Amino acid sequence: MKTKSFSDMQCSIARTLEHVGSWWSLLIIRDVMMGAHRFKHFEKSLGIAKNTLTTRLAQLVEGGILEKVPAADGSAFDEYVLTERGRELAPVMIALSQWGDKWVAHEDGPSTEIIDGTTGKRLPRVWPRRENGEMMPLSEVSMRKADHAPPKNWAKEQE
Amino acid sequence: MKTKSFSDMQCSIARTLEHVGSWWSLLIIRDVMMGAHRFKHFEKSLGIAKNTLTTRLAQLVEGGILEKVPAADGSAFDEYVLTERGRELAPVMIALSQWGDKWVAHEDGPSTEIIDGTTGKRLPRVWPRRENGEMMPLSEVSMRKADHAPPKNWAKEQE
DNA sequence: CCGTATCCATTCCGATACTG
DNA sequence: CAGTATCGGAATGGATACGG
Repeated sequence: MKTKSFSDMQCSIARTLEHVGSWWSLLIIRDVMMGAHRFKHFEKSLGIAKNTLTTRLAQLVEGGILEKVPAADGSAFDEYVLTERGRELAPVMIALSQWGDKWVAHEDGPSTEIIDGTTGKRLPRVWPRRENGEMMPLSEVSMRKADHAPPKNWAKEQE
Repeated sequence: MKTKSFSDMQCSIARTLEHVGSWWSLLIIRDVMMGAHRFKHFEKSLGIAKNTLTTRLAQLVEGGILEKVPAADGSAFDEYVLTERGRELAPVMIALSQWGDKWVAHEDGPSTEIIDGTTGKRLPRVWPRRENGEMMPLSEVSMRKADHAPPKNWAKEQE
């Protein structure tokens, strides 16, 4: 993302990474998804330096992930809200969160809950699924180069 | 991830980010998921410096994402394969890839396909779903602090 | 309150040369 | 082939002071 740009890579993963920019970006997006919209809030919540925060916010705005809008409460200052592009990062954020919950959870338990607002219950895992909505085993998921004929299975081992 | 460690944060997203380490890590994981297992392959595929690659691989092994196993083809050198932990990063990788395909695709189209190995068709989007497997609108997904009572909806705006 | 401007420390990364 | 050792440059991020 720095000396060598990922944006000229064709891979969508690399391009997304380029776009998102840095770990701070993801944490800011997380905060916005949880209802934070103000510079002050990010600064306090993340313990990030002002200038760094400024840079990251500007990059997210430039990348069309966030946008500045007039404050809802009538404050003279703008607020940062997610664009549609930004909101659609939710699957990424949820997947990161759920992986962390399962594999590297804090001893006090996870601090963030992701729930279905209509039922109040925790969301099932974000996971590859078939057309009918059924979860599939990872062994049946295949990533391959688009122009290569032979599908290559990965995650062959199952547990 | 550097001067200030994310691992003491309680948030699972931050903890996952800490664990994965850097963008290079994600791209290495992508390559492994696509069937690459050797130092040489990563080096050529990513255009990464040897020492950097060494560092990233060691970190991924230490973090339990990858492990070194004797080469399947009888080569004297070990290969890098995903652990279960590592394989379960698939939802994250797929979500990143699909977001990139939709929002920042390369003009020549995406270079990576993610398909159902049993049908050969592209996977539906990795997306938050209800218990019955039905996709839900992001407006109904709520992220909140675990110890806070009032669920806070985000992504209120719809289009 | 929301930044901007400096300055500085740390880290990351690439290039290169070298080893088993 | 798969690293290790060393170097230098670039980017990141923190601290602080200042301005609108």
